[in-house]
Amino acid sequence: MKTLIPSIKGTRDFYPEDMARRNWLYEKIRQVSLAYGYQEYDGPFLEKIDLYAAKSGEELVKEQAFVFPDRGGDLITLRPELTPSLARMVSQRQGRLVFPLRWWSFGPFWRYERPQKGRTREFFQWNIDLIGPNSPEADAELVAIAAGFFEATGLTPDRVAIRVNNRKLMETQIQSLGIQVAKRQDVFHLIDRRDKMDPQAWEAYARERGLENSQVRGILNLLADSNLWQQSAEMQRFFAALDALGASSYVHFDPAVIRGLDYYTATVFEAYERAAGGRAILGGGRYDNLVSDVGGAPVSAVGFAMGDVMISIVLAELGLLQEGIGSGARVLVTVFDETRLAAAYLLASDLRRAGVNTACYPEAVRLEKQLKYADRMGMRWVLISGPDEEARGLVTVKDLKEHTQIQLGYSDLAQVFRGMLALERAV
RNA sequence: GUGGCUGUAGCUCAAUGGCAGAGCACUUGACUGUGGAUCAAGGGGUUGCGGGUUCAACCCCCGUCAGCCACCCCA
Repeated sequence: MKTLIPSIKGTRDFYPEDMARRNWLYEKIRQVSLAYGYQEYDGPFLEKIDLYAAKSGEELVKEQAFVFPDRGGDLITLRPELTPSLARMVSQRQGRLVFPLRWWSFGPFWRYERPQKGRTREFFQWNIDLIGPNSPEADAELVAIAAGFFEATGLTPDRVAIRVNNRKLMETQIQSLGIQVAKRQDVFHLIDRRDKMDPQAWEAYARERGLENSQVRGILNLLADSNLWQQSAEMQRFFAALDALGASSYVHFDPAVIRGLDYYTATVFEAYERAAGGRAILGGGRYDNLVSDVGGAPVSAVGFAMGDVMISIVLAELGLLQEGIGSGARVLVTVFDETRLAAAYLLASDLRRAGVNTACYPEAVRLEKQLKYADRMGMRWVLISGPDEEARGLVTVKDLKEHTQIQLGYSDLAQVFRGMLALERAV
């Protein structure tokens, strides 16, 4: 006990209260995903490194993936993202699957990064994708799902927002400024960095990239134009669909949203906390080369990913994350003394068989201690049976919340508890 | 990978280079069959680890480890 082996850097221990929060988050994600008709799936947690080399950015695989050789010498990767596995799964059954696919997943991922606020090395991520159709309406559906999730967790539009842009729109605009196609990635990168640098440094950086003053000014004008979306028929359809889906209050057009990832091809979006310095909560967009990158026929897809760490921080700061989860049971059977241990276990067992989650104190210690235990574990009812109760065939039922206690006949207990638990759930 | 801050009781934190403390929690009792409240007593520490300076180090210096935060990056 003297030398504790520390946990791996960037991992988290999930104590029961943490696990309760994680499950709560999972449940919200699940409800929203199912509401839109999405099916849950998952891929392996381990993949060959080649799967990522085919598609992901270099940084992700070379710098940030956990990679190790297996006993046969193959390089194995703890999955840093799900999309390549998804691409393979779709590709393998491309002829058999019924499109459009609506798939979602929530599972662990690993990235070898320096931990900081909102970032760990082991985290959970919600992935959700609509695969097959290539339409602005499909894009709107994914954004509406993100908005629906926020709504379900109590995050109102004044706290979080989703900004949307379209890379094709931006490409057209950039071209009309007389910037060659070859510099497109540079310009995207430039736009992405706009609010991370001070204006002068940004302009100097732009000129280093070979942009003329007029072009830099042109880009700045684009970024200031909140009506730019009206020049894109796709974006007009997108916002019309979003309106129909009832998600508009969370969403606005923002020409500065580009997303770092190279594989996005059209719509891109990200959700962020409105508070000062609010970081990105989720991000996604349309990517058209999903399956062809792993060797299948081209399929278009739109989707997003949300890590559990940042959203949990945001929810916790606003007091929206479920707190104070106690024992799984609401009922504790106390043990009056050594001679009544078996009787207590029998009582608890009978209640369980009747469908009431029940814990029994496992040793005959002072009643005071058992009551305190129930209280601290968040159990509401305590059953006591000593000589007095036994003589009359009754059991004392103490309600720790209401500070009341009554005596019931042994055979009535199960039914009464089912009623009380149902009543409690209804409240 | 770069930089900053912090490591003291189970927890949150004090302590001019001079006896290592408080609150909460825990144990026991006031109260031999009843939780949260009150009171009293008690148990608890290699001050992250290793070295150095000093008569004397939680305090100063060097190293190291860990945590947090920012940069980088963001699938």
